[in-house]
Order: sequence, then C-alpha cells, then structure tokens
Amino acid sequence: MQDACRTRAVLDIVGDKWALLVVRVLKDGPLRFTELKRAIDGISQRMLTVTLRDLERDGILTRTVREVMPPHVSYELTSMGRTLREAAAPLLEWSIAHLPEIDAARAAYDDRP
Amino acid sequence: MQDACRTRAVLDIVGDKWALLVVRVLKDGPLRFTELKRAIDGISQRMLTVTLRDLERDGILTRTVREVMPPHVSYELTSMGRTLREAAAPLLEWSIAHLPEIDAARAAYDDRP
DNA sequence: CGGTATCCTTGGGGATACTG
DNA sequence: CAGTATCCCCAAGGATACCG
Repeated sequence: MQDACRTRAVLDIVGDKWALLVVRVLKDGPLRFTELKRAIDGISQRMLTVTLRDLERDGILTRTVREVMPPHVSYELTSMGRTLREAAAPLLEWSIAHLPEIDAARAAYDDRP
Repeated sequence: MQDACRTRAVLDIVGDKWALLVVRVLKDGPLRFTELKRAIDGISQRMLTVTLRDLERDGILTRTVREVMPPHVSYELTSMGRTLREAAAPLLEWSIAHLPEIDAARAAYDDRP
C-alpha cells in the first residue's frame, strides 16, 4: 500500500482532535474567534488558536484581521477548505447515524469475558 | 452545535492514528494479522493489536480464530464497517488529491514572517 | 476581543522481549 | 503466527495568567 504514507499525511489533518469540527462549523460562512469558540463545545482557547493556525497554514481557511478596537478577526474556508468540507460530510453524517449502533456494539463487547 | 459531542465520539474513531487505514486495507476482504501488518506501513505490532481490538469492540470488524497450529486469525469488516469504509472513501480520496496543494500552501505560509 | 506565554499532566504509542 | 507484557518517552493538550 504505497498510498499509506500519503494518506497518513491527511489523517494528520483529519485526525486532529478539532480540525474537522472547525471546518464543519465554518460551512455557512465566516466566523469570528469568539463565535467559533462558542460554537465548538469544549475546545480550549489555546487549542482553537493552534487548530486555526494549522488550518490556515494548510490552506484550508483564511484569517482576516480588521484593525479596529476591539480587534475583529474572522475565519473563512478557502475553496480548498470547502472541498474538504464536502469530502468530510459523509463521514460526519455516518458518525451521527451510527453512534447508537456503536454504543450497542461496545456494550455487547464489554458484557463478555 | 449540539452535535459536537456526538461527532466527537466518531472523530475518536476517525482521528485514531491507524483506524481508517485498517478499514481501508480491509475493503477487499478478510486479512490475517501479519498481512495487515505488512499492508499498513509503519504500524507497530502493539498498535495494530490495539487498533483491531478497538474496531472489533465498536462493531466495525470481526475477529475469527481458527484453532490450528500455527494460529490463524482473520479480520473482516462487518456490514457497518463497510458503510464506514464507504463514508470515509471521499475523504481519503480528497487527501490524496490535495496533498500537493497542501504542501504548496505550507511552503508558502512558512516563507513569510 | 483575540490572542501569547507558561506550566504541567496524561496517555498515545514506539521498542523490545517473551509466549501459547 | 499472533499476539501479551513492560518499559519508557515525548508531545498533545488542559488550566491559568497575562497582553496589545
């Protein structure tokens, strides 16, 4: 499987604990830092910053600063980011659809020696 | 975003360093432990075992033991596992298709203060 | 508001050795 | 062949405090 190493590189994006969640939340248009933080339950300020920087570096989203007081920074998916969002959608839908089944499988598994 | 917590649960599967790679490799039918290890470049024996156990527990694959000498254990996707594989396919294809673009974005990003 | 900086803990995961 | 068992390390990431 010669694609393994290449696939791994993107699983480093996808597998990121928060990245896909950020991409998902941005699907309806740009959001500000605080809006993102509110939208993504449980993310720390530090991890949101780190995740946004990584995604910006990878060309998934853009960071736009308005130099006013108080500061105004908004994040928006790039065209590549939107294609990622589309590619990831089936998986996210699968996850929501199959969560009960997975929970049941775990319970069944844990009920045996 | 009330789905965040639910989506997170599956990102714990997806985000697993090796899980999707295992699912992907199993798409053409059952494989034995050693075959999986050979097919997934860079995975350690320990992590393959751990990943397989987790996926079995989640109902993604089955583990079948033939009690012979030497032992013969094969792993195969369940029907749910196959739907996961299908849901994940677009993302894996996206990853392979956009890797050059991501590399370029990173290089560009790193070339600035 | 939108971050940095710092500290600190946890557990993911590699290497190695042994076994039914 | 298909694992367990151990040891060990480092980096992901949370908490907290401070800043332009």
